[in-house]
Amino acid sequence: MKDVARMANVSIATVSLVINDGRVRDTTRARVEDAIRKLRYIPQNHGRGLRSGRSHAIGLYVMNSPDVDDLSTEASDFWFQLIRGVQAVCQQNEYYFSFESLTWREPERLVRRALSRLNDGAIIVPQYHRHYSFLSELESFKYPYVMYNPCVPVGATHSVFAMDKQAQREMTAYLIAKGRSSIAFVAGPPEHVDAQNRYRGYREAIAAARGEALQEQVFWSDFTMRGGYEAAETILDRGACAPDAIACANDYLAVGVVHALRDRGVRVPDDVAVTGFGDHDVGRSVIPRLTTVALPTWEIGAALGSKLFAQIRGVSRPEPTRFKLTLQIHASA
Amino acid sequence: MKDVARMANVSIATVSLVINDGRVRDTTRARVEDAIRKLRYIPQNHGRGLRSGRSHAIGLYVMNSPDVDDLSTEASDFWFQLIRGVQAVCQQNEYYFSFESLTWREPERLVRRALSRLNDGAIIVPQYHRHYSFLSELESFKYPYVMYNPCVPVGATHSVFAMDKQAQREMTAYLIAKGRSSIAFVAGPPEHVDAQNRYRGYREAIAAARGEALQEQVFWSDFTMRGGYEAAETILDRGACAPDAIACANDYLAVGVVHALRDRGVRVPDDVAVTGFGDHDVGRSVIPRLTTVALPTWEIGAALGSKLFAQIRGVSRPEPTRFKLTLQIHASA
DNA sequence: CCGTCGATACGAAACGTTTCGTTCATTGAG
DNA sequence: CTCAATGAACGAAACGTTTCGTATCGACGG
Repeated sequence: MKDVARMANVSIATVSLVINDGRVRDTTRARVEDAIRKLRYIPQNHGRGLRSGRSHAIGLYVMNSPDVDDLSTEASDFWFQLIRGVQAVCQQNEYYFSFESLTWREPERLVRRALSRLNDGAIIVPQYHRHYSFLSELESFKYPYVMYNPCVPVGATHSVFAMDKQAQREMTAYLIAKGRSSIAFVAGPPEHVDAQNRYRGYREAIAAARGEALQEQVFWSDFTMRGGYEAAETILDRGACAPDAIACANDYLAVGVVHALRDRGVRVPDDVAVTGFGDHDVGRSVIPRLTTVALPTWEIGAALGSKLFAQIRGVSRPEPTRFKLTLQIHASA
Repeated sequence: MKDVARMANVSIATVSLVINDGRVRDTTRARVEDAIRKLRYIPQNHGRGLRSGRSHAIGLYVMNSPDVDDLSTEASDFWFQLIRGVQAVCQQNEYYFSFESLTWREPERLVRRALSRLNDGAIIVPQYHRHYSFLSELESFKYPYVMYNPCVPVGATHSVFAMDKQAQREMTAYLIAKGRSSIAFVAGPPEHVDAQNRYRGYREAIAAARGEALQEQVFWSDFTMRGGYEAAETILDRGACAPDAIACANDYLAVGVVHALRDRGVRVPDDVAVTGFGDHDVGRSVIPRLTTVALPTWEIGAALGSKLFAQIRGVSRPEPTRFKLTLQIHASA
């Protein structure tokens, strides 16, 4: 920067003005820009950050499984689309983007990242119901953050919701309306935030239709195809009261269920209807194509980003952001 | 930091030593650590970076489509696993990780990021054959970088290969060995690096078997299910010389092909065998399950990371890293 | 008892920016 | 012609670390 200043016969203060679109006479600006080009000068990130207190970066943090960092199992679709959505907003705002997943043993890592000013803000995606006490620390430093489907109370300024519960309720109601009279539900991991929300939706729908003598039948599993396959086997092996519909908390589960049914010679959807959740690629390739709930993952990512930037800019309004999800009716139910 | 020093009755230099595991007497260290805890002191990233010249972060850059930033189409599996692999290595090395995708209009963005010391090194994933002249700029600054399946000559220190060509050759040979006598190939976008490599493998296998009167039949497409579906329709509509096998450069394509064949009443694999590439989730859910090539994406990400860290540490050896890919024979071929 | 050496701790200088307050020159109104 | 106001550029301080060279102290061998 000093070199640029010297070559252009100005002070470094002026160089700074040029870089940051300050008020500079056109002729001077031209001279400086010329020098910048000739010397291949590129502003140093750390100098800027140190002085300005901003890093021009935000982070996406996934609060992961209780035990292991198991993100990689089977939800690439979701995560990658989410990332892309956030990233798009970052690009617009000329911000950098970083991604990290934490196990619940180390939530304070997030606080460290935040308070070391590595990022100007954080997007937090909780996966499991665990201790989120560290949030109060962020709050006390007025650190900007937003949370996706928060499982603890955080202000409207900080939260983006997808209406999983309502969608699963609608899906279940749809099955009932189609005349299915015994509907099982294959849920994800018991402590998983999304699994719980979806389960609640199923439950509400069943309860609302109790007049029709519907029974709640829940099978907790994980979010994998294998999990779905095994759950379906369990369901079939119970013998007596076999269901005529199986709703799943996730497309992967649903695909597993479809496979299990096929292997047992059960016809889908004639004998048993199957529904998924998420509208992931995996459900598009199975036959019959999966009836599912579309999750606008990219848009959710973008919303999280926008909301965070609003906070960073200090123009945030306490409006909750909610995504209404829509059913995607295809062949499997 | 000043406050910590004052509270512990030491100089800030000593505090720095404590933080960075320097030589400090145990009693002093204890006092300082106490003060750090009490004051909730967290080292500021920008100060460190400015002084030390390191950012403790690396970046993953995808050199994207010629025109648009189209990563989001249908390869979440690949990208996310790659990210996870890189990330795992970062975690081990206490490095941060950032992810960005660039269109070919702005390769200099990468150079800017690099030379602004935002990252200590870059992992570059080229997607299309375009101008990579900016690499020389990185080289001239001795900036650490590694490239996945480089489509331009870069030293062994900088490259990690997956042996796509060889794998596709083997897969094609497998089809021939199974008695298939007319094998079509549905490739990806013509300028796509992976599509080209896989196409070359197919081509070599066909050429090697020319004695058996095999003909090359290539159909360029994109990497989507829809693309595969349409390609299959084209192939069937040609009438006369219908192939008895269709190899695809990608699982998504292959799934599309399977669907198209099914819709036309063609049996897989009895009438036509179908193979994919990548071993993505999408190929596991289709029936018959896809015969494909396993791509150890996570491991590739990890290798890229390790190799980059070796460079950053200055202990890099000019050994090329190559991943041999293995066929996953399932039901579709 | 003296000189040397190792172990600790310190002071101060740098790293590369941004920004505040100030100076200087130019313009326009009275 | 003078004075105030406006615009452009500058100087210097500050941001929070790390690191180099130096100082202090106790121990140890001669």
